[in-house]
Amino acid sequence: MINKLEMFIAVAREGHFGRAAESLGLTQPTLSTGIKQLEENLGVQLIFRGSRYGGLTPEGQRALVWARQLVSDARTFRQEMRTARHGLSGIVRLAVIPTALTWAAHLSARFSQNHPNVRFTILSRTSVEILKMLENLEIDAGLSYLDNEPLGRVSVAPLYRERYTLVAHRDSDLALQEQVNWEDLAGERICLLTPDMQNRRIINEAFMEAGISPEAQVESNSTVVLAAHVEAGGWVTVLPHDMARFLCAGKPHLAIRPIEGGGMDHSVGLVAPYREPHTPVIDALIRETQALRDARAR
Amino acid sequence: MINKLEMFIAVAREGHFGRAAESLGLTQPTLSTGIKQLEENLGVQLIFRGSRYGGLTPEGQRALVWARQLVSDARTFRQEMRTARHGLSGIVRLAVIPTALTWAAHLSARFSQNHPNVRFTILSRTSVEILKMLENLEIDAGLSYLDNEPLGRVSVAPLYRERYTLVAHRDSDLALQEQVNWEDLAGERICLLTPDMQNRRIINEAFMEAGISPEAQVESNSTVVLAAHVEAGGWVTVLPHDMARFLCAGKPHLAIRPIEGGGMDHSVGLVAPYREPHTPVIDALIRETQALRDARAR
DNA sequence: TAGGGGTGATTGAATTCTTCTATTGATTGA
DNA sequence: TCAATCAATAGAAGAATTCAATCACCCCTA
Repeated sequence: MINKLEMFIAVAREGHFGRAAESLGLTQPTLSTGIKQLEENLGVQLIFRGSRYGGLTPEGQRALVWARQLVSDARTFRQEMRTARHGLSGIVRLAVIPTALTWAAHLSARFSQNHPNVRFTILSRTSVEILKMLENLEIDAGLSYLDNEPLGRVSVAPLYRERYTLVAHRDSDLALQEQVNWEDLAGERICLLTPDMQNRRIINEAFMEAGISPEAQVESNSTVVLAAHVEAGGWVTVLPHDMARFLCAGKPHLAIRPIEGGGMDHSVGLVAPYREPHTPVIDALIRETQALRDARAR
Repeated sequence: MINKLEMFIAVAREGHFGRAAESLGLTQPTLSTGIKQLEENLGVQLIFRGSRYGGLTPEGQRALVWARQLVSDARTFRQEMRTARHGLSGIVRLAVIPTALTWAAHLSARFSQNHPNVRFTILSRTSVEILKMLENLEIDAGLSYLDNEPLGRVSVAPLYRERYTLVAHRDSDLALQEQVNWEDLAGERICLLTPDMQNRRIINEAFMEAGISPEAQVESNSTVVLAAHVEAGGWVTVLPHDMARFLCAGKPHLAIRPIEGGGMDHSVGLVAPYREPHTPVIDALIRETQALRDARAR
């Protein structure tokens, strides 16, 4: 039953029998019959399909909610039982927005010290993707924006608030200013994250509020690319403070300046599936996140 | 997985492998290996057992909670899917305190009119048993006291408040009084429900408050027995109003008198496992219960 | 209209799981 | 010590799952 539900979730996620099967390490016929059996077992058609995937039936939509709950509970159950044996162990799958990757490192480092048997898989993803992956049980938790995005049924633990920082070449005009405002960025050759990232949308908003509309000449989904461009010369970028500090360390050509003004106040933190009670691992993650915030807030 | 969990729940409930197997329609070896596989699968021992059942391990206690949740969700899921096909159908298992049996009849009658494909199994049980059966998923809902008993995680829908009524032979002294108080029952030959029933405990409390301590000469777990004794002559009993009316209808020898005084105010209603969302059947049951209360409250 | 790529269903054989009957081994009570 | 009780184990029959291979269908293009 549970494994059939996992098949169903995979098909709903991939929208494709073959890929869903692959993602589960099964062959396509196995998955095909699995879905068919599930449908027969429940007595309802879950998936429209002629010669190809045609989306979920209304009953399928409803079933997907239950399937997620059951599969998620079953996993949590298993994990809790394993914890009873080995203490915290296993793999934590974490998806993180690019600008929070340094914090992910702090978090996992701290966590690993206290729970050495837990391993991490950390993916860089957009905040939207993170929510989708949480829903599909592809990750155990995420580091993402806690506001703006419509968070579903999730538990959150705030970690820090973003402060935006200009990163520019040391010789540039902007780097010589003691204080930088959003307005000063008008006319600059700027490189930014791609627009599918919420960070970029936040920055766009800040530009709008400042009454300017600079066009990004270089877009990337990686902060490393942004910093590398600035170091190559001629470009500036905007990054959250910690990420800017991290990327500019040891690079004497780069200067960072806090950007004044702009009433932005975006909180970033841990996002995990809502459940009562949490898995032991998620519980520990939430505690470590809070501890990390407190340690940094000193 | 799910069926193994059902086995586990059954063993925890019965405290005996053989009986648990029987209750599931399996043989004892099947259940034995099922439990073993579950333990291997989870990697923890769930049940102490040498040559016989020895209770749950601490991990087993915890696992039982998860098992109940998972099995319950799986059933709800199936039921909801079936409802999508056939509308409300299937069997509703209801356990009811003896004094509320007439209300159970009203409820199921009303329900059946609106949902003719639903069948009922109605058991007479004590309020304690009802809670236990709810926990063990042996029933879908109960009619029981909503106060006093420590209700766990359940949804409730109040139905009525008990008013206590004296049932006596028409020729008895008490039947001649226009008004009866608890005190008047001192010295009567009285028959009551057995002390494991909450109704009996409530009545005992009323006696205490009234400063009397009549001893029940006949005890039964059936209200029919009580009424029959009163009709046979020489006994009186105390029953909730509706039950008294029902049992005395067409019996000219029996008289009923409301008992005045006694600040008792015990609410009876539907008790169902707490879940978000409810099964369609439970949802409908709650609605019908409310409708029935409103209809009677006119 | 014939062919090709892509997609899910079907088939049949090998494997694994499940369940049963029969029995054993251990413990308890008389 | 003997009989009864209870759970575990063995072995066989049956059911299920899985996979490779293939089919059937649809859509697109030439």
